[in-house]
Amino acid sequence: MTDDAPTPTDAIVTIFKAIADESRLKILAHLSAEPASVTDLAELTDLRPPTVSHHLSVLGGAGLVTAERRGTTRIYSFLPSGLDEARRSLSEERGLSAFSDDETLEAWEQKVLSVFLDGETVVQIPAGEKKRMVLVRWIAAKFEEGRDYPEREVNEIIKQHHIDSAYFRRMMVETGLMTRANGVYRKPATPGRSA
Amino acid sequence: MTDDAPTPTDAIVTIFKAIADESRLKILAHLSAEPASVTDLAELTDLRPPTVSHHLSVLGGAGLVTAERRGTTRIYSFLPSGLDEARRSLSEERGLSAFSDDETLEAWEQKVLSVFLDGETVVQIPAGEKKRMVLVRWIAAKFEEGRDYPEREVNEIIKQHHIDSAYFRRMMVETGLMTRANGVYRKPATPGRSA
DNA sequence: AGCGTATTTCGATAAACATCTACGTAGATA
DNA sequence: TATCTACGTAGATGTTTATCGAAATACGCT
Repeated sequence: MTDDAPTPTDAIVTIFKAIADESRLKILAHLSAEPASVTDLAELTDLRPPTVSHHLSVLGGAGLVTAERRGTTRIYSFLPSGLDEARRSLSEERGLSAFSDDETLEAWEQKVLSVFLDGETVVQIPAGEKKRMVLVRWIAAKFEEGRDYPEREVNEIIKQHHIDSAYFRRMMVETGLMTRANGVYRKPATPGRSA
Repeated sequence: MTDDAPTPTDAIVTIFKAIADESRLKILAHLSAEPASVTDLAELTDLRPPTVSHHLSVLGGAGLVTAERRGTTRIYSFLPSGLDEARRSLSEERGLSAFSDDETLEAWEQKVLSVFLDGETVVQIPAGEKKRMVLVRWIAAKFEEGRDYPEREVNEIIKQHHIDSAYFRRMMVETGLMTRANGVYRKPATPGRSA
């Protein structure tokens, strides 16, 4: 599988690249006021028609404008819906996280595990928060979902991998990987981790 | 007045340029999940630390991240408020129009007038919609605001500048530059054209 | 058919940029 | 004090890109 497939991430980057230019922003501003031809925009923006044509091509590639033939001229119009995706990326809390490549992230986590694990034993707790969490999640994977564990059993399982059972027990509860009710621990069902 | 002052438009363009890069989007994604150091981000993004440092500098210049010294390392954090301006530019209906430079626009209108006017006479009606509207507005400027004009007088005034009084009369009414009630014409007060 | 106008395409150029390696700097620790 | 580690800076390099003039294309009009 090559990497030249147009991913949704690419689409967003294309849109941002398209509007990250002063000339194109001016063009979009004029078009958002009313449709216009290339020569109109050239005079409005103080650019030569070929330059405007190029910018309109970029904007069109990002899905931000459309063209309609009107005799020999072409009337370009602004497509507000083209910005929807960009808005979502900036607005949603989860919008940006779409760009963290799960592939390299998984590879990185494997690397962290290979460094701090010796077989099934945690040989050292990393200093970085992100790296620590990789270990905590690895420990949490040793538990079954939806099953009740008394604290004694939780400690036993953790101690198979590291001496400080209290640390990992606390981390799992703090981060929601484990829940505690009436002294009984339980690993909730994963909401939607694996795609 | 030179043009090297940091205008609000520049700030927006800077922000868009900052997020219009896949590596920086990945970095922002990780930072939006949790603060991280340069080396952490370097491993996560599969880039060398100097490259990450450069990107963080760009993001910092756009007001999207902050750094906090933690011993020898620096913990970078995502600044969600840095995206507020960008969101506004994309969301508001009037957001994009902020980029249309009124200065060059006025100059362009003067140029259009100089081409299609001979003194006080319209020598030709331009083909482009935008250019036509410049002429229509110029004609409309010959009327006083808030005064009643019978159709006969409207035609007289227009004919001082162009023969086809019906065309300009209709255009002015269609575009709201003039209102017609009971056969009487009136130019409403300008809502907020001149800054 | 032939001409004029609007647009795109082509080729060139100069600037911006992402990325790297090599080096410099500043805290922390022994 | 010496050393180690994390970070930034400087310089180099290859790529992208914004812009232009010149030429090609498409369309309408006479």
